Amino acid sequence: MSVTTVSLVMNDVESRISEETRRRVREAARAVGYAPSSVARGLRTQQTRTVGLISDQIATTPFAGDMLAGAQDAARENGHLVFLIDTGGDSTIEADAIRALTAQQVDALIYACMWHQVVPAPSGLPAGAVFLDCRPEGGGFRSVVPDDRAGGVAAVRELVAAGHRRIAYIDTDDNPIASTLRHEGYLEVLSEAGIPADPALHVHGETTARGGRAAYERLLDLPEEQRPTAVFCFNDRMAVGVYIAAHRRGLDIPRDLSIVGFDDQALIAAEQDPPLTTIALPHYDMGRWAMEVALGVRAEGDEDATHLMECPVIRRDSVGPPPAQVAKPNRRRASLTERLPEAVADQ
Amino acid sequence: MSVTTVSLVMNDVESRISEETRRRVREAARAVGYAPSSVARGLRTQQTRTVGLISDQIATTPFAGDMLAGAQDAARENGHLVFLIDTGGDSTIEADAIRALTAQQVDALIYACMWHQVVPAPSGLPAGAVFLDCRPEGGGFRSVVPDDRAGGVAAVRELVAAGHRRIAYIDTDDNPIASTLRHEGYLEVLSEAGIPADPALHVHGETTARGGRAAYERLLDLPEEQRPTAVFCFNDRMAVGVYIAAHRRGLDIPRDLSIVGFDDQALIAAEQDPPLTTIALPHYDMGRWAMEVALGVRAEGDEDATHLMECPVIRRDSVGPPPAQVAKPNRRRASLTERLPEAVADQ
DNA sequence: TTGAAAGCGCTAACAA
DNA sequence: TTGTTAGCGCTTTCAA
Repeated sequence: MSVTTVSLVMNDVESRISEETRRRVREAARAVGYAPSSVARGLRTQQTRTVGLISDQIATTPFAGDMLAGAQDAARENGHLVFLIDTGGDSTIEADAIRALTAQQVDALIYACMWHQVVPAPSGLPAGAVFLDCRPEGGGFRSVVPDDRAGGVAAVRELVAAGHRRIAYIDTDDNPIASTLRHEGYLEVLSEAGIPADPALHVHGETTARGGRAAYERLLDLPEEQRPTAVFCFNDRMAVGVYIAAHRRGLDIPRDLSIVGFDDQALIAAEQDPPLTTIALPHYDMGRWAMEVALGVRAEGDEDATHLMECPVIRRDSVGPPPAQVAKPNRRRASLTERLPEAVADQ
Repeated sequence: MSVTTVSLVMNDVESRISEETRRRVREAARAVGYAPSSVARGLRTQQTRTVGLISDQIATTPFAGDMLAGAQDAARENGHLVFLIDTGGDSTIEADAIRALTAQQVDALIYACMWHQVVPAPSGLPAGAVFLDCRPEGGGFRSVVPDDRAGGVAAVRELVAAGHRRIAYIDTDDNPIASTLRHEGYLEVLSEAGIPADPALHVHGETTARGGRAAYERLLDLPEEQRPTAVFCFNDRMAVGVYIAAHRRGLDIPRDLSIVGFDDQALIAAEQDPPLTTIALPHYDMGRWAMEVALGVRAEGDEDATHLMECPVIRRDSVGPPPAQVAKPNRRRASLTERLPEAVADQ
């Protein structure tokens, strides 16, 4: 039983080695509790079967744990371990992380952000790194981000399909890339449905419940006939603010107001009253995609392409037909059977 | 410039080596882009400066990212990298993880859970592993968990201090360890305040908004004079359900009802209307503690001790004095000035 | 079908 | 103050 023999059987190399010897080696290994050292193997083969995942904060926010899950699962399935480094956005830590990971001779590197943005590529980042939920300024790396535009389209289509024509977009300035894309989707659906875009229905706020609430309250100040019967919110947190404002005004969701959010944020969207219809961010799939291309198990033709990941709509109970149109200031509440034909006719 | 020389200067070893040589070595290294290989160093020294962190799901839930942050920060400060493995609770994956990490010769190992529980220690776990947010069945390892009992005490004291005497505990069966401990804290405060514990005020539900809502609605069915003026909820999600039920009944928080939650869950507690007073789970500190004792930089006397981490109270706006006591069935709403003296007298 | 030996890049004991 | 060398545990080529 030479080292060679042991190495061969531990690595399940076919060729030579008799069945008898294999058995003996395995048994001996079990008896001694022997397991090959990945470190020595890494030194010899120059492949460590490890991947570095550098992120600004994804590991430490309630937001995108799914990205990690996707990346991890893909790594595990391919026999890799992942080093996780959260930099908290500190570029010194980031540079250290890249150095440390390079010294560890990781086989691949993923650079992740908490939300869809364009970032300057950190210097020292090895070619072949992949960007997750962000794109490198000026390109040069592969990246995967959510298809926010299509998500916006899907969201507003839900509303149009339910019969709404006065649909507001509660936007934000806090996230330029995503908000612009979602807005484009919103405008596209309006235009394909022949609904003129009313600038008064495009309001902004910060991405918090408070921000969403303030924005919706501005909408409520509009004259009745201009007031939206539905709102598409930049995200679920803002949608929560809309719920609060609506409830305070005695509005029922979805009878008086329909809402679609974005993000499908855990513990938020599903727990509203009524549960919020929203667009999910495909964090798990993005994480998986990034890991698979980083590991080279998913062939991506272009060395410098951005992959757009679909955002599925999650239908819950915050969307219904618009309330019956009543010209009088004291609007009466129409029953469902009264409203339905109208809503359908509206489409 | 021999390898020794280079090694010595790269590792900042004092002794010998002239300033001149150091400079030359550094310059050459920079020129070639040389960095020592952690893998080779690991092989030679048998110390990899890496730590494994195995968890059931902490990395992939919106819950306890802070534990990761704490662990990571501590690891980084001590020059270590962390391997993160989420097992999703699958014990096969868990066993593989332990094997893989052992083969990687990690210097330390942390075993983490998503919430305070007692778990069977996985076999193969190296001695010296530390348990994070869980305790090993039968001991044998160091562990750190939140001090749920003291948290319960702090929560109920907030309510008693505000003048409440009919305080409900909305409990759950989903989390035996934490719920029992928090309940003990609740009973302790009641008894120290001379308030008899009313079994009717101890209700149960599942740990969701829906569960909290159902539980509180049962409380609302109680005869007026028995109804609680304040509730302590097992967690923030359940507290959200209480908000919903209360608002539906036209109850104002905190005028008609005071609430204290638990967890200080991001994006939930602070975004309620009004913001929820709650008890924070010290995830960051626990993560840090676990990493520091795993790395041996924090001396912990006992090899087999459980460290209890304090849960701070986060005061927001869901606690106020109880409404004025009115005997009549149609209770009138007392003004603040009317209520205040009574509340104080009540204490 | 098996074993001997070189060498991955480093550290540390020893020699100069 | 600097250099030489053995050896960490493995894989892989070559020889037996």
